[in-house]
Amino acid sequence: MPVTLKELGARARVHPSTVSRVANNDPSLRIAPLTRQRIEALLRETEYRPNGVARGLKLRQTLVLAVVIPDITNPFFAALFRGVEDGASPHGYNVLLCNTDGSPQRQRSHLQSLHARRVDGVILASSFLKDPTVRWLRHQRIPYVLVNRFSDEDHDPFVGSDDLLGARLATAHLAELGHRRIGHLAGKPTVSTGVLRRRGYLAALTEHGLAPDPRLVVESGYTEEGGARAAARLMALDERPTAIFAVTDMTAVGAFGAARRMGLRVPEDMAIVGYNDIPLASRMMPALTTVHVPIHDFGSVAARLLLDQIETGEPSRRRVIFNPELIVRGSTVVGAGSPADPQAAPVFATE
Amino acid sequence: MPVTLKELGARARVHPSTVSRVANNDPSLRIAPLTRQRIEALLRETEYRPNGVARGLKLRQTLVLAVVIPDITNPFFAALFRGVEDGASPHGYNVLLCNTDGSPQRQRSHLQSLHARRVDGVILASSFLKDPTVRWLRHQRIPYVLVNRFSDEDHDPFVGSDDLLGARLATAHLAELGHRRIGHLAGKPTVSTGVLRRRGYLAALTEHGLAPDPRLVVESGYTEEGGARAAARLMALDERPTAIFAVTDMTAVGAFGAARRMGLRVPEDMAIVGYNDIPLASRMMPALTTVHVPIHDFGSVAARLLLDQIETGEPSRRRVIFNPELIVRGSTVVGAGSPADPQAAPVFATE
DNA sequence: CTGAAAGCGCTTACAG
DNA sequence: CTGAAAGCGCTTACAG
Repeated sequence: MPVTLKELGARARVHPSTVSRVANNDPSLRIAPLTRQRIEALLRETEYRPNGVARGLKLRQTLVLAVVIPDITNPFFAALFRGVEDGASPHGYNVLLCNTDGSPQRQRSHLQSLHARRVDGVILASSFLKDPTVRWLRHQRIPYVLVNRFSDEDHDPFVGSDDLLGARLATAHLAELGHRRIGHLAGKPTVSTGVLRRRGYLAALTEHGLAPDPRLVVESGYTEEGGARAAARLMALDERPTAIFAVTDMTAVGAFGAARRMGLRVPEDMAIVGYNDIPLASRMMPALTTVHVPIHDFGSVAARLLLDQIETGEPSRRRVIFNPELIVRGSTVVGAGSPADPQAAPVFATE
Repeated sequence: MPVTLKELGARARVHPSTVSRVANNDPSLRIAPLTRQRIEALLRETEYRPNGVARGLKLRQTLVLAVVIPDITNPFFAALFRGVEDGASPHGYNVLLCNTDGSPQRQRSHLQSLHARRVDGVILASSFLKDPTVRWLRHQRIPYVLVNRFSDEDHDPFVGSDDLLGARLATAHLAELGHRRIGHLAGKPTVSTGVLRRRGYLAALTEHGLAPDPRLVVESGYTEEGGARAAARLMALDERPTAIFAVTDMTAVGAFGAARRMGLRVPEDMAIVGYNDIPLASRMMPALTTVHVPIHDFGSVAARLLLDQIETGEPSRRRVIFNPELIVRGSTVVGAGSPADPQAAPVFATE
């Protein structure tokens, strides 16, 4: 059992509260220098560290944040989490990680558990449009920040990219390469990224004088498997598209696999663009043209927005929207970018 | 502010302790049925959930575990974490994630912070041989389990693979393909996986009548960058090796890049074997021959060993060692395995 | 059978 | 200036 203030007080022959004041460097404390020295020596000798649970109960702050995401094995969320930890850890916070696998039920039950634990704040990267869980967070006055996906356009603190613009850039790139039939692997209509990236795709088509064709839009969700299935459907069309904009890099990876199995070459027979620029994107063969967003910054900025709210005690509606940037690689232009370029390739840390 | 037992007691006109007993379904509680109903209705109406911090202080258990790893953006650790969460979450635990970037100082400071928070247990995947932090965990009687790397062969509960065997399988495979000069990208001498995999490599050479050549062993650490650098050194030798066994998949990925830059074809000019079988391995071009270990199971089994200790209150020395399995793919045998085979490829979850 | 009290370990406003 | 007390919200052994 770790040492307590009570024991320390007994050993130093002072009241526990005095030990507490010395340990916390209370500036209003006047105390005989010798006594102070005695206590400080004891503190050092026993490596005293206050019980965080007791402290949390008294101070009503746990110094714990939580990150709620669909799945940490998706590299997008791993990078996002690192951003959060790197932003929060220097301020003394530890971070809980909760995977929902995209299930609203699991999201809900995680949030309730986090609330019962009195985490100081939540970063939510798995929210839906009009998400009742988000309303619940607001109602409970739990500090939170949404990342990547928003729930209500104007009501929540949010960090993400301009999905509409990013999708337009991606689709315009394909149109400018001369593609007339451009397919879209679409996200879900219940998720902001799904809606906005689809809208951006349609806008770019119109801007380039291309008539939208409903058959060219297939819902893929956000998984590699879903991407493969949806891409296979596009590729089986009588007049199949010559290019695809995929709602995320992982669905684009699925489309790669589908193309290979159908004997289509990328980019010659089928150009493919993704979204996010996860580490995998730059080292595929051919490397994936995609919309780059600063994933790590999403996390660290979200952490800062959250800590601001915690410190001020005021909820926030600040929105930080990063500009997406198109990265042209070999999946749309033969020879563009260099696969696994040592400069471009991300450095992975130690096993 | 969430509702407390005190308020609930006042509203139901009973003592707070009675509310607590009803909420916790205390079997020894005898109470008038009507009173019970009134309290239960109140509990439901207010969605009462006990304050976990207060509960933790009283019960001396926080229902929080921590996972300490080098870096979650390494897919190996992401899969490991999922295993832990999947194993612990059904038992009511939440899991803190701490990245050390391989720094003993950061590891130390994370552990101290976790101890101050009174986490119920720690899963440590970043330990060193004779790690003072591990000794400290033992000394503080904090329940813990080491994963993947051990610290003292016989003293710690541990989950991992038979690194010696795995390295022998990998190296024997290369020898049996006819390679006479086989290089090794070695881990660190301070890490169990580094030591054992190097030893397995040497053992396999001897078993196949090949004389170990010190110039063919280059320390790479565990990063892609380190792997690229070390591989470049091997490839620049006068009598360069025709095959390489890399201590992990990430270092093997680095070796791929180095080979490409030096104009060497894989596997024709340079066969490469990795270790771990991370998701990336099966979808590289060519796909990576590697030693498969059940990463997710590492995590879930470690969680179970940890929960066992927490429940019994007894420290454990149980060791669970999985059998590694060689997966032959295109990086050693032309055409072997199928890159991005839809069956073999892991499914990534929703964005 | 139920209520009241003690106590988990801490911090801080208050009294002496 | 320092000590003693209250109180954060809970659980449970104990007394009535």
